[in-house]
Amino acid sequence: MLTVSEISKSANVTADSVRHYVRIGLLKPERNPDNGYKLFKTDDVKKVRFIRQAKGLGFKLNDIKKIINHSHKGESPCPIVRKIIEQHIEENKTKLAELNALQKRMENALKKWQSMPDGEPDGHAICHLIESVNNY
Amino acid sequence: MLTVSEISKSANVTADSVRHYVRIGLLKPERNPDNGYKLFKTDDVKKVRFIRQAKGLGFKLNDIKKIINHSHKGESPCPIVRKIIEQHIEENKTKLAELNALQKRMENALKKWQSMPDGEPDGHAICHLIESVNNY
DNA sequence: TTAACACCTAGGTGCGACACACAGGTCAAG
DNA sequence: CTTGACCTGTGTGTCGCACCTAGGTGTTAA
Ligand SMILES: [Zn+2]
Ligand SMILES: [Zn+2]
Ligand SMILES: [Zn+2]
Ligand SMILES: [Zn+2]
Repeated sequence: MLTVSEISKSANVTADSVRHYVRIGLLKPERNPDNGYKLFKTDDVKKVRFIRQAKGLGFKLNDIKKIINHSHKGESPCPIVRKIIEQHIEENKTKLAELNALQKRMENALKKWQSMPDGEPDGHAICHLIESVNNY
Repeated sequence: MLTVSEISKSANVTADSVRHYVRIGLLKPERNPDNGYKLFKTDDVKKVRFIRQAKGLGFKLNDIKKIINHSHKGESPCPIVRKIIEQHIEENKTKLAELNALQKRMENALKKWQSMPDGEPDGHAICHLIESVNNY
């Protein structure tokens, strides 16, 4: 049986992450009746490693919870795993497009501002730099 | 004097956004003593439009609060505006690199999984698909 | 008059994945 | 016995809203 700090070192994550996984129900350690400390099984180390592996592939903790639950019930989680990653690929495309567009807006603004002097507040504008930029 | 819904329509944002800006201190409406309703000045419409403009350039509400405070004190916010956007440009570069790497990991995984069958839970793995992927 | 109805309000909570803070417990060394 | 390093569980903060609840407002129709 492992304490929080022991499992966190074994799985190479922070103790806070382990506590977080407990709080959201991904891990369900027993408790030491003497002091209330969490007590993990050695198999939980594998579980935490699985969580990190899945997170590295873009799975959210909520996704991972579903996957583990499926597996726990004896059902294959593979179909939803494929489905979820396909969704994430699409979502990530959208996010990338947005961030690329934002990057261009920011760079264009900074470039434009190079030829503009700092303005002093004059009561009818908050910042002329920002207000000078075309809306999107 | 404008109510929440009136200012939200004028500035083309949701009423919840307006309430949020009030909660974090970006807007400080008066109150109708009869019913406690928020009452905005017509100038607040410009302020909300400024907020949206700044947000479109990647400024966080906290940044915007500082900018408005500077302007309110009669100091030019322009220097910090330039500084903040430069930081955001750098941060966004990092984030874009991360998301591009994630996208590749996800696409590689999905491709690899095309030639792998769904697995049934067998007690020593949660999902073979996920576990088969190389760690980063 | 009053009842129905659409629309509005303020303030509380939820989201995601932790990091940090806090008050206190544990354990070995001196 | 005390000091100190290290550990614990739980509460709160992050960000930008969206959603919910319980109730108020205002116009209309019976
Ligand atoms: Zn699987
Ligand atoms: Zn001016
Ligand atoms: Zn400025
Ligand atoms: Zn197997």
